[in-house]
Amino acid sequence: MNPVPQKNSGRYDFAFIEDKWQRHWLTQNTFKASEDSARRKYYLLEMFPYPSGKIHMGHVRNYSIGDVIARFKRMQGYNVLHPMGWDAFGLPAENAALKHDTHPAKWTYENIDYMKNQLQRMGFSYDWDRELATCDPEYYRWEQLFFIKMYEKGLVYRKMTTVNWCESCQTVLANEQVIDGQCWRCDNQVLPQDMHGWFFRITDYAEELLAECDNLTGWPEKVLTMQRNWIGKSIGAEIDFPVENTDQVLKIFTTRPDTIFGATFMSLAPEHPLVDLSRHTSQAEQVAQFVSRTKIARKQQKPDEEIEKEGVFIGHYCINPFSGDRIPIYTANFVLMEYGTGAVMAVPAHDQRDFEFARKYNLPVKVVVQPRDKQLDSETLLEAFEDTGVLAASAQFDGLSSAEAKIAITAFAAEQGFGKGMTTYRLRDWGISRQRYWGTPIPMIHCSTCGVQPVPEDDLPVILPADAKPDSSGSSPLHSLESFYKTLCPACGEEARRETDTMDTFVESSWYFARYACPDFTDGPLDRDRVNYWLPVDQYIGGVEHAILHLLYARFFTKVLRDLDYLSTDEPFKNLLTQGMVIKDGAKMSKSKGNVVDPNKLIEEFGADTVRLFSLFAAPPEKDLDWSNKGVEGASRFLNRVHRFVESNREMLTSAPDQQASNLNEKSRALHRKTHQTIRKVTRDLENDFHFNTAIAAVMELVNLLLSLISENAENDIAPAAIKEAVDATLLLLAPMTPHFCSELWEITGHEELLENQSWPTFNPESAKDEEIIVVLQVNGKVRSRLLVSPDIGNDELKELSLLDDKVQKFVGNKPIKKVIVVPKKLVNVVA
RNA sequence: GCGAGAGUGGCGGAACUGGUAGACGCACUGGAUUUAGGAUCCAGCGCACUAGCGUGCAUGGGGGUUCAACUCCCCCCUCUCGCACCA
Repeated sequence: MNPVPQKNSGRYDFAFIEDKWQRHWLTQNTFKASEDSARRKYYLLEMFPYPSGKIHMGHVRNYSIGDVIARFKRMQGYNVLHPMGWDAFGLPAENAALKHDTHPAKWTYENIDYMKNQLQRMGFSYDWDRELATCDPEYYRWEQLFFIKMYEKGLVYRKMTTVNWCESCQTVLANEQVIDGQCWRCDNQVLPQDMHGWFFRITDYAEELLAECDNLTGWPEKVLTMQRNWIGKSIGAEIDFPVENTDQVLKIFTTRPDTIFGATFMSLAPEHPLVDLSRHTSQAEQVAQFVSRTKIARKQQKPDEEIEKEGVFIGHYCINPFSGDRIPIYTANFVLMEYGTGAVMAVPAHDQRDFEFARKYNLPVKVVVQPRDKQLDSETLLEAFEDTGVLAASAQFDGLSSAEAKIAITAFAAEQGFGKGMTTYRLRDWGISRQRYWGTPIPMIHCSTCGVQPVPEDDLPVILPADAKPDSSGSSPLHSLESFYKTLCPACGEEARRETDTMDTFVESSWYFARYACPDFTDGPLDRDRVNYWLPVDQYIGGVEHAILHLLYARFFTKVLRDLDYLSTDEPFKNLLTQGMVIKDGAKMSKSKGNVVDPNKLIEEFGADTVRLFSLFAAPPEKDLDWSNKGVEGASRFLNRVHRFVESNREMLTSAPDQQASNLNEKSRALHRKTHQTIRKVTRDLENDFHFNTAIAAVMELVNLLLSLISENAENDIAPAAIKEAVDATLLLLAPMTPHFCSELWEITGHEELLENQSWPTFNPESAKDEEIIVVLQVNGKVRSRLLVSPDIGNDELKELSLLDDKVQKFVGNKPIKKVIVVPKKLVNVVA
């Protein structure tokens, strides 16, 4: 029987080395950040994790990318802030607590302990003194203060909305918890229910949030596009249509006021209040049926399903204030109450949806905008003409272009008092009420005499009671915990009820980046000087799944805090990097697919440096990373190769002079040159676009050259100084990526100063300059030969040499040479 | 349907403002060393034809601009992501 192979045989002892340096960094507080106005700051932030239990490969990748940048910037002399914390409130803790019969707080804090240890084992350079957890009252107390300040400023309000309600669980469900119209937990039918909830007036900031997108030049265009679409600004007009035989007015919003003469009916959302007008008409029964049928159908609708356009006449007409036309009012299933005014003027000739609806119900079609190249006929129209054109059948506006008509018609409506220019947004106010336990309590009190009252600032924080915990009913225990909800009204002193809803956890992550600047500050939420020194975040890194909500909310909060005078930046994140997913075997890692890779096992088998190296090497950060176990072995091999070389040349490296001799031999010069070229390449890759994969490839090339020169160098005639220079550069260039490994080898090779105190290496352009360059010779665009020449060669000489070249002559033959193109120092193309 | 991005060897991926396509790594093949190797070292490795020197052909497909196109322009196909009746 074979002996059990020795663990790590043939490999460097990464376990020892990594433990040694991690201990060192922790005890020396190496990465502690202090404010220093004399130094250039760099705030690097990765999206903090939800403490779900353990770190996954997505975290490993995200935080490896961030750590390289943090360490790189430190070496470049920046004062770097690189904090880490925990997005610690949220529903999973409640579910886990139920499942394991524990308390969400206990579960959360245990996870934090475990995951913190995992992050430390990866060697990430965080300033742990700034660690924060959002479920800590010392954190959320300030969020409650913000809430009250926002309330005082009119940025918080309470209103009734329709929510997804599960009767058996007695709770509100988020949209993503409703699966095919059923509760994710008990499979009961989810019903719409009207409930009170608290809202942040994010729409007040819609315009600024949109406009400022143009200044976010350090963000991916993709994310900005998503944000712009989400805000969804449209410019148009609001027009009043009086309803016949009533004193009611139907307000509509349109982006096409130029088509107003073509309106032949009206479409209301089923929820629109004026739908009730049908009640006293013969249509009453039909309308009521339609409305309830539509509401149910909507809830059961699959996300990508297109429903058939339907509607019913509500028994009333309104008058087009422009034309005096009498138009029937319908309610239709494709009109959304949430957008605009919930009512649409239907112009079948110029809107495809209205066109389909009109054809189905035999409603008139009236062309009022003619294209410039042909004449449309209302009778024979096959589809709506949605482009702009020239107005027709529009009274005094005939002959105007659509653009002119929009302005003229809007102005006319304003003049006559039945309309005005209006801008609407798709963005809705942010509903933050959650009927959950594990979240920040909303600091409000309901008094039957005084109404809603904010908790006085001196009474903050409203602590989430630890003696409650979720039970299987699904209902928040806060609703029934008397010691929590029973309180006194701050206005009249009478008995009152505390708000028992908690805040959406997106609120915590909307300002944590600011708190990192001063996590120990007790006099208020934010210490102005420190916050203003560090903010904005210079580089933010995280998954693209947060491209809309988290980033939009964080931007909103930053502007609110600015207006509340807590900080003075307009935007929180100057540069944004959205890293790709980690996939394996062509699919996202997931338990159900069975392709999950456990970081712990990888660290044990290969060490943290190898895991970091591979996750940086396999793909550029913004692209998806295809995980490959074989690839990890390759990364490990590379580090071992470097380690072996350094170990076996330790004495030479320790004693080699730092100064380069002036008369190096050819091979030494080649190594010296490659060293400087590599520094140049790696510096550029890291500075420009964080393309670590090509940076690492460049270092590998340097190492390959070094090893091949040594192995064929029996005479040992390569200058030790050149070798030392190459090894030092290798260690410095890899330091941000494989910090334990490089620190150890740096020490072994006799440096007295620690690697972590070294500056980023610089290259000498003279040293990096090639002695000889290859110039490609083409005949008629095809490569036929190559010339090895001095880099100082002139174009004339190059041309001359090319024409003398055997291969060139062979392929030119006796054809006349038409022209010769010379790209300096690169290429010659002979056209014959 | 709309919007954005991408398509390069067996695989992950390189290629600066149009100028040697395939860096680096993985896999694979042959060899060396070894009791053995899943360790290490050396060599090869886009495809086709060729004994070889070579010569064609190649960056999703088709056209175009150019001395020269992965790169620029037009059309088409496929995939990924986001939005999806937004009036």
